[in-house]
Amino acid sequence: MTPPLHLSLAGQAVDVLREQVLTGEIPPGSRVNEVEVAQKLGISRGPLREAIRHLASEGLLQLVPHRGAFVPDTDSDEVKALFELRTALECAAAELAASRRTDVDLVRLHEVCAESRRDYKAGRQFPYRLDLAFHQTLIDAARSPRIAEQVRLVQQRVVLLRSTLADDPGHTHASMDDHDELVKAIEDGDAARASTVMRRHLSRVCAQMLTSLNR
Amino acid sequence: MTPPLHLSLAGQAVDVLREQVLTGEIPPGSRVNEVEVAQKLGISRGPLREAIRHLASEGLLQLVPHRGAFVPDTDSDEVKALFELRTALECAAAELAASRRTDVDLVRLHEVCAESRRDYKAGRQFPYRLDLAFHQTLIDAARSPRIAEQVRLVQQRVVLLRSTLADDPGHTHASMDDHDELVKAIEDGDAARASTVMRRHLSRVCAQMLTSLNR
DNA sequence: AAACTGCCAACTGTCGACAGTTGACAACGT
DNA sequence: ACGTTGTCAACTGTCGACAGTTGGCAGTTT
Repeated sequence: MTPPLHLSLAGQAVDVLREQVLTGEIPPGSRVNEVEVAQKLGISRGPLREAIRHLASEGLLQLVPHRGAFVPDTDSDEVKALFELRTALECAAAELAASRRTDVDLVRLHEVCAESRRDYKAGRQFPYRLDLAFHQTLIDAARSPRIAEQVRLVQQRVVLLRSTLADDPGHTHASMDDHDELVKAIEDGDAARASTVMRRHLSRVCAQMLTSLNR
Repeated sequence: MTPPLHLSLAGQAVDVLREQVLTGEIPPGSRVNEVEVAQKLGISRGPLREAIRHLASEGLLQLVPHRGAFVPDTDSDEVKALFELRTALECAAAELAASRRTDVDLVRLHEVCAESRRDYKAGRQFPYRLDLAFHQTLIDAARSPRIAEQVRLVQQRVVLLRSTLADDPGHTHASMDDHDELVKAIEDGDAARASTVMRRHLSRVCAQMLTSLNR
């Protein structure tokens, strides 16, 4: 009575596990027991193993031979390396977006920026969800599927760090200003400027993460 | 009599299959039959499945649900997307290398360039192996593990195209000149120039591949 | 003759069980 | 008391078998 309706068991397991890892339900440093989790998900070890390997290839799990899979807890060196990769990818995306964006893209970007400010002024904390949406929208405007794919993976890996990220009003304002400036550069078709702003933005975010890591 | 000496069966299968895919022993477009290949390798389907999924995550195989794994044969759009990613990564690497390179790195880079020219003048064709070695050495000089990892994957994916790449003396000379110029820029610590040269170099290689694809 | 329908073989997806390895604990010797 | 060695439980790595799905082929109908 478990006929694959849409996704294979392995695929479903990937989604469930990814969610649990990203939300911190499975905390960094902890191990994933194959039999235990398989039972909890009501599937066999085979599909679960595939799911684990898949998440490992996304960087959300670390495999240790004969020991199992661990949720990586990230040190500052790892954060730096991660942001070097992210900067390379997103700066390139910003350049491409500046030269390829359509009017629809611009509307979407403005929309996300506006919603971010609305959301923030409504008294909430830093709107992670909309921050992600902004970068996602920008990537789409670049129209480079391979780059988009890699950015998605890196951003996901960064989300894993956010659980320990402290909110800072100054940082939030600076980020939103960066976003606005990025949109302007893209609107003007100024690739060089878009890249520069993106680099500054990401370097700021990286610094913020490094400081909130040493606490 | 098959105790895991160093690598798991899945790991060994990954190496064997990767070799077979990259050399074209398993030609693009063909399917990988799980039971057949498993028998040929003398292992069970479990480890082989893991190997297949792993190679799929590297982009060397494409998975189709309920149909199997296929060696991707690449169209021009895919080539362009691939090179946009590669350009983003390697330009960033070139910049980082320009600011981080040590004297040892410079020696190695010069060494590879010299060997390329020697090899070519010895009457052989375009020295793929040394071309790869050059880019690898450059990446190492950038000292950014995450970027290095991604570059390795993309380059591997590009190698899959080389089987259909025609040799062109003009292209070979231009490439070797590009390499020399890159080393100079890195030696001078000129990040902007390194990035520019790398971009030009890769755009040339990409164009070469596109033309030899339409034939 | 062309299109449709039902059947069939081949293959993937999944499962439960066995074998080998790892890290930890306890017993022993120094 | 400390280091060493032997033992053991837990877990991963691997295997063979079964179930479900897919694409193709033959038979049938219009």
